[in-house]
Amino acid sequence: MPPSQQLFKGSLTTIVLKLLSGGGKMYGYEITKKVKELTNGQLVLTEGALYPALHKLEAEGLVVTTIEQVGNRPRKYYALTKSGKKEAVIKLKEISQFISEMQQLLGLKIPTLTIS
Amino acid sequence: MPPSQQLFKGSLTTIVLKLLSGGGKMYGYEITKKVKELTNGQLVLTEGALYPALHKLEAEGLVVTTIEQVGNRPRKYYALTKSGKKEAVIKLKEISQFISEMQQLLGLKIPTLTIS
DNA sequence: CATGAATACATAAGTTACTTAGGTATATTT
DNA sequence: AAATATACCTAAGTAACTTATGTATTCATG
Repeated sequence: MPPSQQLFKGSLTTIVLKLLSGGGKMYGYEITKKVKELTNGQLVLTEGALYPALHKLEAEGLVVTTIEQVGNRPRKYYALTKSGKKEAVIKLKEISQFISEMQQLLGLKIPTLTIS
Repeated sequence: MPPSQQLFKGSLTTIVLKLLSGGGKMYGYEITKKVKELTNGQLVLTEGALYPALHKLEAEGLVVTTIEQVGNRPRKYYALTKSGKKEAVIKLKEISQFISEMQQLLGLKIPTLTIS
């Protein structure tokens, strides 16, 4: 496991919700490819992690699935439900704030200019 | 559990190493207070998570401890070893890069200007 | 045309980093 | 005197992963 993968914990669901909040439906394998592409191969979302996560999102009612046959092979598309869209917004806000806190804590952020 | 705590996974060790890389020694309880202070109470590092993490860092040789008696109560100070200092730099680089990737992936970041 | 790589789904066992829930004792505040 | 803060600790449970494996179809390559 590359070390950066360790930091992934907790953010996989948010990534999926974000990608689906583009409006279009996506299928699992496509999501793994998209993440790899968007991060220039630096973040790899394994299928063993993704599929259970997608199933959990479905069980929670945040996504719905539709199966399409492509050639002879089934493709399972995922799309956000109404509550999935809401959750996507919430999760994005949360991770955004968390990142901000981490940057502050770790001194990775230029402090805001304040007049005192 | 506040939801933002969920995103903590994997970054606790990095936070500890960063705080200790200021040069001075710190004790466990002090670290929890410092994190709370630096994030305005938004990130709470529980003792149940911290102490085992500190013990692990010690077992790995990244920190050494010295015990001081304050009044009648023992205080266990942690300080980075040489390899601890190296690891701190590595971990900080990793998390910094990870944050960057996440921002890119989640569209939280203004893309770098490129001439094409 | 066969062999391997890519596409596309899935699950199951194991690991790890946490959370939750305690426990002990001293020091300070009200 | 009682409550809160300081200061350490551990143990059981959980959730989110990793690793490994399985199945089947489609595409590319020599």
